[in-house]
Amino acid sequence: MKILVGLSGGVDSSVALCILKEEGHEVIGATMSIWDKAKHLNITAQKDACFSPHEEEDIKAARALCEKLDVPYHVIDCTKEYQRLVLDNFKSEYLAGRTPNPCVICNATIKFEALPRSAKAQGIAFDKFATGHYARLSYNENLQRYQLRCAADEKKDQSYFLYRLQQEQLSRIHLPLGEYTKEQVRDIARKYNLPVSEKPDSQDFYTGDINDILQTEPKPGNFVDKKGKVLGTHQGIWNFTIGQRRGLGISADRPLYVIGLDKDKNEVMLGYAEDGMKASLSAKDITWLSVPPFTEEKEIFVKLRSSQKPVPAVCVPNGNETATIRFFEKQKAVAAGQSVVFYDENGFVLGGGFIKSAHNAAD
RNA sequence: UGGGGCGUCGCCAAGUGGUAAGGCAUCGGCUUUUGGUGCCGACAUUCGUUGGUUCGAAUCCAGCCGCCCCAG
Repeated sequence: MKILVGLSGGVDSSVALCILKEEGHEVIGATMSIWDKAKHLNITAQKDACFSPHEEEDIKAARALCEKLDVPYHVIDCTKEYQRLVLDNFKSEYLAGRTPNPCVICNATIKFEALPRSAKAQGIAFDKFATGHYARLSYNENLQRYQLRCAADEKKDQSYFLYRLQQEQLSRIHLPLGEYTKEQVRDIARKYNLPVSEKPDSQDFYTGDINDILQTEPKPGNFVDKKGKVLGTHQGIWNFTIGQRRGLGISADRPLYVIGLDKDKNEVMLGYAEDGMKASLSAKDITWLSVPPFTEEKEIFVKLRSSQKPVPAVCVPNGNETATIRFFEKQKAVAAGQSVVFYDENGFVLGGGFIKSAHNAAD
């Protein structure tokens, strides 16, 4: 099979390429370019990140890998799409008092969409598109659906970031690392003597100040407690997210967390940990993945953030791609704009949506 | 300028003669392909100030400075 492999310059995608080549596939390397040099001249983010001015170093690493393995390599320019679909959304969400998750959007619209599409348009032929994501993809004959499941390595599972992929996209995708553990992947990297074999894991979206991306003027407003008492001033609600503790600069007898963002009043509401616990949430723009859309309420497991162990909840579909999710136990830091991803007891990704609002009561 | 009270890290606050708790904030690290959370570590040679008593004071005494309250 001819497989286009999305390379980030890191360990995982490099090993994915090696594995597929070893399996006898005809592989092609490709890296998406998302940093628009012309637009972001004055931004300086120091450390490595997904969206970073040091993108060229990653491209250099990916290119070197392909040369070493004698594999064709291409850089696919996705800067326009990335600006329009990821960065513009990132900005409007933050300014609206919500907390976006750029990775979720990027995967569904850029990495697994614009990248392979542009590659094809450039005349690069391939049957499947592969990445180094930790998640398992399979096809269920009975349901006639592609199904996404959490990775074998629970610690590295990235299925949360992939829940918005559609059946048509999944049909063209291959995820070779789903059954591997991170340690195994590193071992393979060492076996192939890859220069990235010891490269650190984590990758932030952006390591600089997000105001670099938002490019907006400070808008001072008040920190208030839940009774409305003014506790201090902030420089813009987009600098905060529900559940945030650090960087508030306000002392109290116990730690304070952001428990609310009011765009109209331009206020950031603070409270104790227990004040931020939520019993339910409303989700919108729900997409379904491993199963057809729910028509009645069901018990499921949900993740409110990637690194969370799925927690039991009830999903009540409300039609029109919305649903109410009721937790069995109250959850912290339920932030509008973030995603709620549905799982079953076996770790299959059922679907998910964007958190529209969180509620203290169970409805 | 009569009476009373108070002044310990950026904030709150223990400590009332034996050589400065704790919480919050802040900073650093770890964790993490969003935001964030969590965890670990750092953080007052000094107790408004000047003198005195004492082997020894943030703790006792006196003056001064500052703040608060009640009377006026």
